[in-house]
Amino acid sequence: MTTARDVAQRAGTSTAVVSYVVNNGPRNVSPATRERVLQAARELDYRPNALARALSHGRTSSVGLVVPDIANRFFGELARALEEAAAAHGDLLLIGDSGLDPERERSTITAFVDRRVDAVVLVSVHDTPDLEPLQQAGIPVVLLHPVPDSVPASSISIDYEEAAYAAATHLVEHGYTSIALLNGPADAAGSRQHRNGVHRATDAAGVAITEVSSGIARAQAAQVMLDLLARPDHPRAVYCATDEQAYGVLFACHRLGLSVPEQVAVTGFDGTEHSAYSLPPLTTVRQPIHDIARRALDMVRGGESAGSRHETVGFELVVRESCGAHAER
Amino acid sequence: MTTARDVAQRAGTSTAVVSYVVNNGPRNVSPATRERVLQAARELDYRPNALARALSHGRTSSVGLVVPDIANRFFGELARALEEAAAAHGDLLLIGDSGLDPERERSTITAFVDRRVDAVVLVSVHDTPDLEPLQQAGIPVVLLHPVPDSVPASSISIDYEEAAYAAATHLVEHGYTSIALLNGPADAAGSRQHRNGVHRATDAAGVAITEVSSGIARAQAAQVMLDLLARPDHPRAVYCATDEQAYGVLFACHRLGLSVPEQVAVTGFDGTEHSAYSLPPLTTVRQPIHDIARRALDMVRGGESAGSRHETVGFELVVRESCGAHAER
DNA sequence: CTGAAAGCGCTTACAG
DNA sequence: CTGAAAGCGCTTACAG
Repeated sequence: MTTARDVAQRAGTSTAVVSYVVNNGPRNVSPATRERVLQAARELDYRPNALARALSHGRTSSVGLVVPDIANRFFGELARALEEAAAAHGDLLLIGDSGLDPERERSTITAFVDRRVDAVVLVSVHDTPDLEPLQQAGIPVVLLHPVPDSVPASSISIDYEEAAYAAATHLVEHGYTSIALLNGPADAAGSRQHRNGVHRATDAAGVAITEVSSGIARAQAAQVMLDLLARPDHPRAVYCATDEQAYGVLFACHRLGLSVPEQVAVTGFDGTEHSAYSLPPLTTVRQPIHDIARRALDMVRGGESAGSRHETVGFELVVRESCGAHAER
Repeated sequence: MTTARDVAQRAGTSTAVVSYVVNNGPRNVSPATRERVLQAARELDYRPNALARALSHGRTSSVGLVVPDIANRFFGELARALEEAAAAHGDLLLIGDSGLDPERERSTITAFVDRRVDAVVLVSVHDTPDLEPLQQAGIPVVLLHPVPDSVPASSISIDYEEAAYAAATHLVEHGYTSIALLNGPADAAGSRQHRNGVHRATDAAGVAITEVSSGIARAQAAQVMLDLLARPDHPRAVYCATDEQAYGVLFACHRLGLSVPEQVAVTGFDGTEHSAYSLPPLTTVRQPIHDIARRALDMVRGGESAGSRHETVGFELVVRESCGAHAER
C-alpha cells in the first residue's frame, strides 16, 4: 500500500505537508503544493493507514456497541440506527455480540478497549456490568437500559415503568380481569420496572396478575406460555416484556387453537418494524430507536456521559389488533 | 493506560522482553524474568495497545463482515456464527451494514481496508461488487453468495438452484398446479438461480409459474402479495426466495382471510430459527449458517480465497406446515 | 508556508 | 537469555 512518504516524494514535499493537506490542517498549505499533494495522492491512490493515524493522533474514530444478541431484531435495528448516527460524524461502529453471556460481554468490552474505541454503547446482560476496563482506559460509556444507582455510569432509555403502566392500563381498559405478565429474568432492573408499572395499573382496578418469566428468545417464551395457556383457567390477556416474547405467545396461542385477540389478548414491548406484520399485528410500546441512538452518541461525544446521568426519552403506545377491539373508544 | 515501558521498568528489564513474554515468543525468556514481567503486568493491569501491535506486527486480528442489513434475521444469525468462529481463533469480527446501498457498501469496505482488517467476508447488495480496494491492499475476501464468473473472487454458498429445485419439487408433489415465484431483484445472480431451479421443477410437470419480485423486507413482500392474492384466480402456492418474504406472504394471506396452507401454500428460504415459530410454521430451505461461517474463515485464513474458487455447501429442506399436509407420504 | 525530527506503543532482527 | 535500536505509518510541535 502506498504511504504518506510515497506521496511526499512524488509531490516533492514532506510527510508533514501531506498530513496537513489530507487532514485539512492543523497548518495551512499553499494552494500550489496542496494541489501537487492531492494530485500525487490521487495518482498513487493513497489511503492513510487508520492504525498509524490513531496511534499518534489518539483517536480511532470508532465507537463500540455491545448487545446481548445481534440476531434479535430490536438490537439489529438499534445497531443500524447507531451505525447511521456514527457514520454521520465520520465514525465507524464496531458491533460486538455478547451472546447473553457475561463472560463474553467482558471480553468484548476489553477487545474494544484494546482497540482504543473512542466510546462504548452498552446493552448489558447484567444489571451491574463490569465497567472497570472502560473507566481505567478513560473511555466514555453509556448504557441503553436502566441501571441500579450503584453502577457508576450514565444511561439513556425510555421510562420502562411508565411504558409498562401505559400498556397495562390499556389492557385494563379493555376490561380484562386476568392478566399474565410474561417478564424477563426475575431480578433484572428492567424486569422490576415492568412489574412495577403493570402492578400500578392493575392493582387499583383489582385485576389479578400472574407473573411468569422466560428468556428473551421466542422459543423460550412459547414454551412457557404453552404450559400456562393450556390450563382451562388461563389468563385472558398477556402483557409481554418484549416483542420477541409476544411472538412466542402468539405462536403458543396458535398451537393451542386459541384465537388472538378474541380468546387471548397480547401486548408486546419494543415496537420493531416487524410488530406491524405479526399475526395479528401487535399492540406494543415503541421505543424511539433513532432518538436513543442519536442521544447516546451525543452524550459520549460531548463528555456528558461522565458521572451518572440517567436520561429518559419518550415512548409511544402503538395500538393494533392483538389487544382486542377498541371497545373503549 | 500503562505501557510495555512501564512494565519493563517495574520488572527491571526491556520492552523487548515484555513483548516476548506477553506473546509467548518469538524468543525465549528465562523463567525468573518471565515471572517478574508477568507479576509487573498484573500489578499494573497492563493491556497491550492493539493499535500499536497491529502497526508493527502487520496483523490486526480482526475480520470485517459486511451485510446488506444487520436487522435482517438471516444476516444476524450469520454475524453471530461468524463472530463465534472468529473468536475461536482469537479474532474480532467487525460488522458493517451497507443498508442495501452500494455506496455505503463501498465506504464500509474502504473503512475496513483503512483499518487493515486481516480479511473481509462480504454479502454484497450487488451482483458485481467492487473489490478493488481489497485486492489493492492484499486483503483476502470471500463472498457468501453466488457471483458471476466476471468477479475475480472466491465464494461459498449453498447451491441455490438445487435448493430451489428441491423446494419447488416438493410443492409440485403436493399437486399444486399454479405457483407464484416471489423472487428478489430480477437481475441478481441469486434470483436467476431461484428462477432456474423452480422452473426446472415445474416445467416438466406442466405447472405454470407467475414470477413477481419484491425487496427483501417483509413489508415489501406483503404489499406485492396483497395485490396478487386479492385476485380470484390467485396462485395456489407461493415459493419465496427468502423467509422474510414468506412472512410477508403469511401476513398478506391473513389480511385477506386466506388460510395457510389450506388456501395458499407457502415455502420460505434461509431457514433461520424463527421459521419454526411463524403462523403456521414455515417450510423452508435451511442454510447451514455455521458451516458457511467456519468455511468462510478457513478460506480467507488459509489463503484459499485467492483466485476464484466457488465452493458449495449442503442445504436442507425443512418441511413444516405452511406447504400443506404431507399427502404424498 | 514548509522541512527535519520526535513520538504514539508496540515487534523484531541485531548484537552481545 | 537479554538490551539497545530500528521500524511500522502516521501527527504535531519545533525551527526556520
